[in-house]
Order: sequence, then C-alpha cells, then structure tokens
Amino acid sequence: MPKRGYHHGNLKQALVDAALKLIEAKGPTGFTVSEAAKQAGVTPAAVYRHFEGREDLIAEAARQGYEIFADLMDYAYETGQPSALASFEATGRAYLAFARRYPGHYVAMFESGISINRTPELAAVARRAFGVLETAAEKLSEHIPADKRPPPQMFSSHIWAMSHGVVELFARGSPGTKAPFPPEDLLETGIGIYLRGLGLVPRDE
Amino acid sequence: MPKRGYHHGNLKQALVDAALKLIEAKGPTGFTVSEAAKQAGVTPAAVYRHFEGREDLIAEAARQGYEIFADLMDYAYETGQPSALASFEATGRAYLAFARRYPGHYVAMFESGISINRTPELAAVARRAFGVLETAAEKLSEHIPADKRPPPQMFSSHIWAMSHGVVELFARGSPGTKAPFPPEDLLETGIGIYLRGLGLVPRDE
DNA sequence: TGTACATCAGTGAACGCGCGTTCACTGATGTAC
DNA sequence: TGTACATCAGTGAACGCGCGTTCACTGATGTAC
Repeated sequence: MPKRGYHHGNLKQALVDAALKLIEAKGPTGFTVSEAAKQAGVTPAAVYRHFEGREDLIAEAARQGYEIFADLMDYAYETGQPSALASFEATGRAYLAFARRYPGHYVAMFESGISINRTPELAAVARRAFGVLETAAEKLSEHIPADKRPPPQMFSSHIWAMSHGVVELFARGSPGTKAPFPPEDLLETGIGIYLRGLGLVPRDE
Repeated sequence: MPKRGYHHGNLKQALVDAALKLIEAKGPTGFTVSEAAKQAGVTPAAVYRHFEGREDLIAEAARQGYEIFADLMDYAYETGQPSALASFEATGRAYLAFARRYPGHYVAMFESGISINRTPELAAVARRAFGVLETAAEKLSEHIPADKRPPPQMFSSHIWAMSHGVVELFARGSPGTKAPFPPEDLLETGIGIYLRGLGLVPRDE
C-alpha cells in the first residue's frame, strides 16, 4: 500500500473504490457513506473533504464507469473495423462484457437513479459512450438497401435494448430468474437473428 | 368511500394501493410503511395487523401485479389465436402495455429486489405469467424448418429481453435518457425485424 | 328486542437504530526565510 | 541546515431525523342467550 501524500495517500479514489465494492455487493440502496469510509480506513466525516455528499460520491463512481465503458466501446468498434457489421456486433457484445467485468460501475450507472445530466462532465462522457454505438449503426445502415433502410438510431436502440434486457434479466442475479442459456450465447444469437432480419447476414449460418 | 366492515372496511387492500402509488412515485426505495399507513388514513402500527412487515407488503403488491400480468398475457395470447405468429407478437406487446398501465406493480415486481421465490404463491403466479410467453414460443417454433430451429426457450428469452430493455431504457424516465422513438414503435419494429430474421415473416412489409 | 360478553382492528406512545451531515479541533506535511 | 508559520486532510463527538417495529390499550363490531 503506497502511503504517500498527506495522510492517506489518495483517499478520494479509495472512497470511490470502496463505494464500488459496496454497491456491487449490496446494491445502490445498501451502500452507505459511513461504511465506505470505514472500508477506506477513515472517519465518515473525512468523506466531506472530497465529496459534497453521498450522491456526489455515487456520481463520481458512475462517471468513472462511463469513462471505462466509452473506452471499451471505442476499442470494440476499432476491433471490428473495417467491417461495419463486425464493428456493430462487437459494440453489442461490449455492453455485456462491461456489465460483467465492472458490476459496481454498471450498477452505479444504470441502477442507482443517478441522472446522466447531473453534471456536464457526466453528460459528456455518457454521450461519448452512446455515440460509438450510434456511429456503428450509421455505418452499418449504409449497407442496407436505401429503400428499406430504417433510421440508424432505431436499430442501435434495438440492439441496446436487447443487450440491456439480457444483462438485467439473465446476467445479474435477477429476482429468482435463472438463465436458461449463457447470457453471452443469448445475446450472440439474438443479435445474429436480428441482423439476418435486417438482411445483413445470409440465411444460413 | 364504502366504510363497511369493522373500522376501515378493507385496510389490507387500501395499504397495497397506497404502497403501489408510493412505489410508482418515489421508487421502491422511497416507499415507507409509515407513509403508506398515513395515506390509508391509519397509524403505522395498524399495518402489522395485516402484514408481517415492510417486505411482506411489497411482496403482496408484486403478487397482485403478477396476477394482472398473467391475465394480460393470457388475453393477448388468445387474441392472436389461431395464428401462432400473431399470438407471439401480442404477448411481446403485452409486456410493454403492462409496464405502462401498471407502473407501480411493474416496479414492485421487477425493480424492488423482491425474490420471485419469496412465497410459493408468488412463484406460482410468476411461473404462470412467463409460461404463456414460453407456450407462444413453442407453438411458433413449429413453423420454423426443423433443421434450423433454435430452442423455443431461446427466442422467448430474446423477445423478453428486448421488451424489458425497451421498457427500462425508453419507456420509463430512465437516467436522463430521452426516447428517440415511441417505445411502442421501437418494440413493434424490433420484434418485426427479429421475426423476419427467424424466417417467419416475408422480406417485404 | 335487549343485555353481556368476546373478538380483534386500529391507537398512541415509545424504542433502538443507523443514517447523512456539521463543527471545532489537531497534527502531519509543505513552504518561506 | 534550521526554525516559524500556513495549510488542510482527517478526527471525534454530536446533531436531528425518520425509519421499522413493539406493546399494552381501547372501543367498535359481531354473537350468544
């Protein structure tokens, strides 16, 4: 443990990390300022040297999550290039991968009730993340016959909805629901069938 | 206001109704026993004549929601008969319709953290609701060429995921997200494209 | 029809609890001379 | 290099609050005779 700096070293980040662990373990409701402070080895009052309050701490955790998420989406998009189809599919998969690898961030972002418009920085980074998906959809849409081409924003919404639904219902320990199939497979096949419906993938495997 | 019966008439249901309104307005976290009691015109202690505690009240609200939900799914299924395709589509739409018309119930069921296995009755009615969707998927699957037929449970999961995603992301006042299209249209087109991908709907409109 | 009694839905006061937040403070660290 | 001072991260005690829950009670309703 590096103990440089004043007293703690980097308490601000330590508090965010503690909050993420707690949110992951107990949900956004179960998370308390006092417990986060305790886990960082510090008095609850110390939190207020770095954050305006409870909400502010959660918002910072969410912001960091969007940052990671946006980077992941960017990377997935690039991985699929130069194929518009591969890029699009990869961004869809990235959503699930993110939820799996960063569950604390995911909950802070999507289940804590924090508004995306809470601060300009939060809004900006969220827009960056979703922008990648929309760009992928636009590029993909160019491969669809112009007369039967739905708005790109529409099928990026479809894919986002399916990804979100798979995560919420089957990848997280949802209310007594047991996954009938591995979520990754479910999403993979779901996106596959959908893209075939768009006429972007041939009928056979 | 019918004031029959002992003192209140039907306090148990009045408490459930108050809870539903509060959950709808403030989320499952914002709901408190005291406020539900107050809204029913009764002391907080009176709640314990009818429920074991806070959780029990929410569970009853969820149970009633599943009951309505299952009936709605049944009705939607019957409406589509004898066409397997129409029945399947109708059950997908019913999910969104339910979330819209009974937002309090919806939140109690899917966002309150109540486990489906809390009581046998709750588990039973939930199974009834989801069973309709699975039956519809099985019937539909018979129309797909046997060699290229995914398991019915798989595409009922896909549709459920898409419906759930559309509701969570676009139909409810999600974290700063504004719907790019009416959720009903989004779901309609999404299911349509998906079914075309399954080879169940011809390529043109 | 009238009286005595049992039932039990709802009362009102109180409890212990843990929360988020505040405040005057302390003492380690960084800086000026 | 050494001393005096300013800074400010973290302390510890305390606060007010509203929560869920309990308990002995009361008084309206239903029932037996």
